[in-house]
Amino acid sequence: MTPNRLDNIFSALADPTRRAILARLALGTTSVTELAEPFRMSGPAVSKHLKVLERAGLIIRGREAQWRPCSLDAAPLKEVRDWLEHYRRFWETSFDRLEEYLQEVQTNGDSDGTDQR
Amino acid sequence: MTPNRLDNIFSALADPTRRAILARLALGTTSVTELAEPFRMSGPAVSKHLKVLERAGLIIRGREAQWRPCSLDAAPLKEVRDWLEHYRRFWETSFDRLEEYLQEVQTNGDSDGTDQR
DNA sequence: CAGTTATTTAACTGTTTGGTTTTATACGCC
DNA sequence: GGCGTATAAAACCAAACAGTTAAATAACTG
Repeated sequence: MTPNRLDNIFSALADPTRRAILARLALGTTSVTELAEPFRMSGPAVSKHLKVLERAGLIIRGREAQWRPCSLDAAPLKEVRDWLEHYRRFWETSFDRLEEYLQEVQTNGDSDGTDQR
Repeated sequence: MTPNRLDNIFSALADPTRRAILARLALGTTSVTELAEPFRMSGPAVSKHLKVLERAGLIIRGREAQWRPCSLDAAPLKEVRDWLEHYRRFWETSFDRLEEYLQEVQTNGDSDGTDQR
């Protein structure tokens, strides 16, 4: 059941530690131990988080002597942005307008999703 | 370990079935059975997915006789958009520019993330 | 080569997740 | 009240997840 790119990206982003790591990396490349420092968590735990981020394509790992520096790669976030864009009108439309619209639709048990906007 | 809003939103979005449900709901309110139809999956399974989406605030559930119609609520997506916005410059900046920048930073083992851009 | 440092892998554990089937609830209808 | 339909809840299960500690790997250093 091959999970697609968005699956990996979204689930990588679903963890606060990983988002914090990304925030940290937004300030610049760092080593694993340094990334681990702010979290009360073992090294291997952070290492695993990094692997998840790497699988999602959100970080790139280098080789600097015994360090494997991590750097942010925001390209996948662009994909997220594109996916989100699809729903933009739904949060831009005022709430009341939306609810009103929904009431209309639900009264005639619409099934093929004909969109009367 | 109370998961925060973004945790719930991102993990709700991390499943393809749930994203498909949202896409479906973007076309209009529907019943649970109708939502379930396109997926080869039991009713209760869909019901659980809906609960996840509801917990993330992405859907609103109504009461219409024995139906519990679902409708999209995109407000949480706005939060995601706002979070993403934080990283915008990273995907807008050309890749080469980013890597170049990272090399600079990593050569002086920067730890406090002083951002020289 | 032996020692130190940085990081990963392995093995294990408890919890969450995504699915199942079976049972319960809620409502409308006769 | 009893039946059919729509949905949720319960109980269960296997796989994935997030963490742990201990051992392995890789690179520099003396």
